Amino acid sequence: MSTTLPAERAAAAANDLVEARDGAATLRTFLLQLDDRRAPWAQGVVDGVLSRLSSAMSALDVGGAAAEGGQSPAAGSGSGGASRPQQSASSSGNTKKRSFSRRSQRPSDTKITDTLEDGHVWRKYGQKEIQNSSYPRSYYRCTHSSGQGCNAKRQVQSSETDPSKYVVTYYGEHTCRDPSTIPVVVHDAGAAAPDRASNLISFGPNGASNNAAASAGAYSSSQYLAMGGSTTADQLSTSWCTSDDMFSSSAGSFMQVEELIGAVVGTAGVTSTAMAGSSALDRGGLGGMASSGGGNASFPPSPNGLSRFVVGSLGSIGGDDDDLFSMEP
DNA sequence: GGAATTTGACCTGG
DNA sequence: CCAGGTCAAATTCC
Repeated sequence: MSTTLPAERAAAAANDLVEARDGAATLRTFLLQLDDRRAPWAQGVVDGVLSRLSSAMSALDVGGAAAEGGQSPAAGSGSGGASRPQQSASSSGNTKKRSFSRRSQRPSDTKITDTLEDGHVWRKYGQKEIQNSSYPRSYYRCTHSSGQGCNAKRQVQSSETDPSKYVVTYYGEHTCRDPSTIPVVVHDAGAAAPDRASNLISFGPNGASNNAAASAGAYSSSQYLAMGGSTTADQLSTSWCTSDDMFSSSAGSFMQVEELIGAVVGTAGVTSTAMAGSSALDRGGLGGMASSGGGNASFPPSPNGLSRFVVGSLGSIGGDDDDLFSMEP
């Protein structure tokens, strides 16, 4: 067998798969909120569809981000309001020579999310236009990469299928031990009703004082609140890299995580269309001159501006019910 | 003044 | 050779 599929057809199929999965995930989210007694059955059906899609995708080696795109608006990288003067020749005829170990790490996780916040503090060290991709990819490394030798990295790119979401790929693991980079789980919260997730967010307002950051934080939080509003939040206990043990899960569970996150993200997307829209615009057309502050009018605003923005894992981490993801055997 | 970001150049794997 | 990943100087922001 092994009929060789034309590359473009394969890509198109992959794209379709991704979209189908997104749709199914959204549908699933919707069903979760449904108050119909047939909902569970429908959910089961959708789960089945998702599962099939996942296996099909893994068979085709399709990740969360369907490559394939077309022309590229090409991110208006231009450093926002002040725009950089220029650099002309790099100083004197200085032949930069450096050597660095080429990427050798394997991706450890890929998520689709609509916020760049993940509880860690990242420092952006590069951005690159990617072939076949409409959006540039941003490269981040843990802020403690130099200080504590933490080698965690991540790549962030806008989703092809839904530009208001980000495809975040994590590499390496966090070896740093800084309070600001360790996800805080605020899960007990005593008597707080689960449908009020406000207690899942904790800001450390010491210093976050830039406009862009502030507004960004605002929308992030509202998103989380929105997500918390539904039971899906319970399933969002994602694979935070706590320390030594990273998310070395099987591809299978990866898919599941991704699906569920997709589902939850879908909800958030619905509830916070305003933000999604503006963010998309910001990147696409209005291009950065709008938000002066922050200093990053280009692609994904770095979360660093948020200083100590700590996001707790949504949902019940401590519970045994995260077997949904079966992250650990 | 220090920290973070931007961005062109450099380097490497496929 | 090309695309993608990283470096590091310049610049901006707080």
